[in-house]
Amino acid sequence: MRKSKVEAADTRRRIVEAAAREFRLHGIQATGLNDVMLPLGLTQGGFYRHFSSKDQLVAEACSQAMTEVIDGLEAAARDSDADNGLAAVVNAYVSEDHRDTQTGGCPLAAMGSELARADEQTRAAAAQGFEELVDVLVKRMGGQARSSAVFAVAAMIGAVTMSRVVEDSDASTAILEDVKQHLGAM
Amino acid sequence: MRKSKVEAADTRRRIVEAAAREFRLHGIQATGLNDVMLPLGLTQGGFYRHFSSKDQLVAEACSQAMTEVIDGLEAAARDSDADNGLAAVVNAYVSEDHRDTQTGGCPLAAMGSELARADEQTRAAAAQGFEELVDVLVKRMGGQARSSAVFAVAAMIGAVTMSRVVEDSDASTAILEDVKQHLGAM
DNA sequence: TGTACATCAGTGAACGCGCGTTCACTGATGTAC
DNA sequence: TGTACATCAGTGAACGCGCGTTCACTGATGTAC
Repeated sequence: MRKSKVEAADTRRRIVEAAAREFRLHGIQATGLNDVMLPLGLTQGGFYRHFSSKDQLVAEACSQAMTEVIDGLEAAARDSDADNGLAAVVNAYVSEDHRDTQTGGCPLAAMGSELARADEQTRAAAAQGFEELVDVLVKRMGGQARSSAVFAVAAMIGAVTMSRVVEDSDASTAILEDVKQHLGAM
Repeated sequence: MRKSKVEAADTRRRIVEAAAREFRLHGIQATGLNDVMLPLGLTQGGFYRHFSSKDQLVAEACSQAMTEVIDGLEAAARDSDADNGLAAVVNAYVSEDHRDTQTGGCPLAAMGSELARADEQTRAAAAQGFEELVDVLVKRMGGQARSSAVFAVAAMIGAVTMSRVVEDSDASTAILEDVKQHLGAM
């Protein structure tokens, strides 16, 4: 039954990626280890060959998810009309697409209130992700103070979170539009 | 064992209030019915004399919590120097006090990502709370468009949520300060 | 107003269920000679 | 290069536990006459 080192490393990577998806989709607490393992064709027993606890997986999955998001936003900025990467980043984050793609979205918006109660490692990963997100904006805000970027990121996270709470489709979209508009005017 | 109608109504009210506190403190999923009932000197069996499910309690507790928050903000505005109720509201919401008082704070910040996955009744209660929060600001923003209030509320919720994620005390406070500053300049 | 009976608030045990974690085991991989 | 053995990735059953919900029961409250 033993797998090669290469296969084992690949298994570990697949577990983290699947967890990053599931946690964002259904939340941390609502996602059991089997929800991650079984779809990968693995059983829960093998989980502990790779991780010492669910908490460890949560921290790594959060980190992984943040990296995906940052990379996606950087790519969106690169693909945009050269001199307004800021608008491209804001529009990519504060969007119906992001709201509806829970699987690949920002963990800070998808599981923010759960992250606030998570263990030290997970909170550290989330906090680092927040700072990186701020940095993405800072790089594209010209001479503006970093505090402007912090403000913008808070509004972006709040907007996506609330757009997912509000069931009514028009009201939900209105939140995104309002926030996008005001961030564009900053 | 039967209690009078008055006592029963009081019990129901106490359950909702205790739940509103516990859900904000530990989250919805992490709070069991016994976490609400036992501290009140009640057993879990009696719960179903008052509610048809945990989901129903969640919806009512969310509604109750939002009412408390709105009332608190209105009071803060009333007690402030007459002509700047807006600053009073923002300062009360985006504050270390709010961040640290999870028990009595805003459910949208305390359990936002869980609310996004809650059932219809709960999401409706949360959405209504959001609109009421926007209205609190609109009343104090002079002629500004409602969209400015929506933007401000998104930033306020995002700021408190993220200030609770970030473990480092200075960084956490910095988020609150940055957002407060920019909302003051709006 | 007093009596007989129905109601129902609250108890406490039990239900099935899924959780995170542990463990004995299997057998292919990796390593030492 | 070939062989003997140790390692360890993954299995699948079991662990204790707490969850939301149900239910038979108790006995004070409420009501009908």
